[in-house]
Order: sequence, then C-alpha cells, then structure tokens
Amino acid sequence: MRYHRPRGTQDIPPDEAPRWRFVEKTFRDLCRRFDYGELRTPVFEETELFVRSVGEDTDIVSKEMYTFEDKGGRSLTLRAEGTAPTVRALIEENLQGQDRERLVKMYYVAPIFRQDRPQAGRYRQHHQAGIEAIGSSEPAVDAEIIDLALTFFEELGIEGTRLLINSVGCRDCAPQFVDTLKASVADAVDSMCRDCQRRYDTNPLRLLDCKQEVCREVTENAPMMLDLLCGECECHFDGLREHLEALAIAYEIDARIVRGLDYYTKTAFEFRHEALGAQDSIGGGGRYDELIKQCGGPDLPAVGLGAGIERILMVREALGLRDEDEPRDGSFVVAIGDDAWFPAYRLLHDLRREGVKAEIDYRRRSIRAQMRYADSQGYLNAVLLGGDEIAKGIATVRDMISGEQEEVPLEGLAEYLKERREG
RNA sequence: GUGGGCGUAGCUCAAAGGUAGAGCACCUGACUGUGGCUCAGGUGGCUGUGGGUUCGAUUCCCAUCGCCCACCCCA
Repeated sequence: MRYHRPRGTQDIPPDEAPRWRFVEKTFRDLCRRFDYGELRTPVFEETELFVRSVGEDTDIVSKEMYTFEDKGGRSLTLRAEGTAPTVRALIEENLQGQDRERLVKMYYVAPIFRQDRPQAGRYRQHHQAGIEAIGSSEPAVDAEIIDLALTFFEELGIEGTRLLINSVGCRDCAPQFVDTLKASVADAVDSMCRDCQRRYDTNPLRLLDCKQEVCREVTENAPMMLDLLCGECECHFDGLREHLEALAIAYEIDARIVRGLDYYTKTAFEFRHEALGAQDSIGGGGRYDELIKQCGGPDLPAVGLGAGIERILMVREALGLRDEDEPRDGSFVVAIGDDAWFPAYRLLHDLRREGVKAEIDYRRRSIRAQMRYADSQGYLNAVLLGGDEIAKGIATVRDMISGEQEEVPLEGLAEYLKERREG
C-alpha cells in the first residue's frame, strides 16, 4: 500500500454510495416540498470570509481551517462551514432581488473541511446538508427549519432524536449578559480548569459548556442568558416555543447550547442522538440576524441549519436501518461456445441501446462460471445464447430467482426484459 | 494540539522466540449447454515500515507511519 487517503477522509465505494444517495435524495425531496432551492458554491472561498463571519476566536478559524495561498498570493480556504458561503453568494449574486421583504430559501449538500483530529463521527472532510432562510425574523421560520430537520430524520427512519433549543440573545442583550456572567464567576476563576481560565477572557459564553466537574459547579448558579434576554429576544424565544408547540414538536431548553460560531443571535438549536458516541450531534443551527449586514449586504435577518450526513448514516447503521439488499435486476448475457461470442457481444450492445441493463463475461469462461457469476452479482436474468438459439433466432431467458426458462425471439427481447423488470 | 488502544491472507480473526493457520470470500472440477445445496482440490501473506537484542523474531525492545477511541470542539 503505497498511497493512503488523507487522514480524516473517506472513500465511498460503489456498494456504499447508494446509502448516501438515499439520504441526499430524501433531503432534496424534502427541500422541494418546503420550497427551498439548491445553491451550489465553490469548495473554496477567500479566507477572510470565514474569519470575519465565523469569528476569529472560534476553534474553526483559529485552528481548523484548510488555508492555502494560490499563485497570485491570495489566501483561500476550503469550505469550513456552510452559512458564510451562502451569505456571500446571496450578496454577490443579488439573490434577494428587488423585493426586499422576500424570504429567500436555499439549501445545499456540500463537503466541509476542518483540520481536527479525527475520531468516531468526526472527519476532516465531512458532508453537510444545510438550509438557510434569509429575510425574515419571524420565529415561525425558525420553527419551519427545525420542522424540516425533524421530518428529514423521521423520513430516514431515525427515531429518538432530541431537540435542544436556547437563545443566545442579540447585539443588545448578549454583551450585558457576558458582563453579568463574568462578574458572577470572577471570584472562582482561579479554581476552574485551564481552558476556562482562558475562556474567561476570550469567549466567556463557553464557560457554560465546559464538562469539567469543577467548572460545572462554578457555573451551576451562574446567570442564564435566557433570564437576561432583552424584550425583543424574549418575545422571539416565546414565539419559537409557541410555533414548535403548534406543530407538536417536543423540545428541551438547554441554556448551555451556545454553538461554536460567533454569528449566532437569538435562536440556537441542536439535534442529538444517543446512538452515537462522544460526537452525538447530528445537526444544529440558529439565527444570524447580524451576519449579512456585517458581510456588507443588506440588513436582513436569517436562520439556518446544518446536518451531518456521516453522522446520520452512523445513526442509521446503529439503529439497524441499513438498506435492504438491492433487488435483483439486469440481464447477464451468457455466450455458449466460441461461435456464440460475436452474436452475444452484439446482443449485449443492442440490449444496452434499447435501455436494458446488461453485462457479459469478458473472460469468456465456462457456462458454469458465467452462471455462477451472474448469480453472485445479482442479475435477474441470464440470457443464454448458443448454437441452438442462434439457429432459431431466439435467446433462452432464465429467471435467476425461480430458475424458469423461456425462449424469446431476439426482436422482442429488449421489451420482454424491460417488462420482466417491472413485474 | 494532548492522552490511550491496535496494526497477521480480500474480510473477520487465531497462533507462537525456530521462518504462519481457520472460517468466509474467490478460482477450478464432480455436473462434456446452465447459478443457488453438497463434495474435492486450488490461488492468496517479505505477519505496516525501519532499526536493535538473539544462533534464529512475525513473536521481545525502540523508532516511525497508519488506523481506531477519548479530550478540546463540532456535523
């Protein structure tokens, strides 16, 4: 083995690709029903886009980006996250159009690159199915996005998804909260873990989700953002809850959900599944009302979501939801004897042109070997062609499930095979 | 970036200081124009890589690479 795939990446061989296609198809179909349009953006962007939107102090920007310089000396970064490119495209392509009030709804399925240390459920290249709804501050839209995600999981057969919601406030109330939080913890900072001592200065909100026992004790009685929301944010959060309840969506309020990206305002949410290990989040998102303006666009509020395809596949695996074996289909042309080779080769060509999935054994082996191969590879029919058939202008079609055989004239063979597939 | 575990046939795994074995898979045949069951036979491994100890290492030691798991954080 000379070459390896880069650490943290995966090959998806042909026998696994159908699982991916199923998840993607389910998502795309759902997006169509919810009326989200697909947006495709480049795999790399200007580095600054991520730095400025995600935030300099976040883990993503400070240590996880795949950044490189092109020959013109520009700093570029492989897509580290899905929202920033969407916002960039919205502004750059003027996707909003003339109707400033219009709700722009877009989705994407794209690879995401982060240079983390790989572990169960964490890859350096992973894939996210995401949606963004731009142009409304209505909590009904937040709820729609959560609804779409939960419907997505359900249609994939995934049960037992937990929904955690929180509000991280806005430009007005969040800073005040941070001050209050720091004040309440100030006396105990020295007793907290090293990371938290650093966070106290760099990213105080993170103090709340430290898993260290000591730190949890310190923050146990700390103020909660939810208690200090400004009137507007509180109203929005209540509105979200009302809409979720209207849809009979169960949720848990978890004041420690903060999310690792700086642009979130008001709503933050996360989906978790216990079937996974330490990395149990299968999706998450929130509102980013300031981001678009901050990126140089119009002042538009927005909400979005990203779901991890690898983790969804892992949950399906853990729940025993592996797709059933593909049903048998296609025809295997069996050439009987050397004289039958060219007629069989020609028949293969004709069948394919007429819309039939067909294959032949290029090794020109014994009939027994050809039949065994046709069986093990899951073909539905064996189309036998030998001296007898050629003389009569027919082919012998063998049903590989029942073993029944029928002689079929060559002229109608393609149609016959296509019908059999349906039946 | 830090810590722990593991690297033997295509796959899942054994063995043991004296140069490796099973099951599955694959191939051929019994069945001379026919798969799935059965039986017989067969292909396949410089035991991750490089050093060291030893008469001798795949087995012991060191390093290195790779994979896995956990921390941080996220999908």
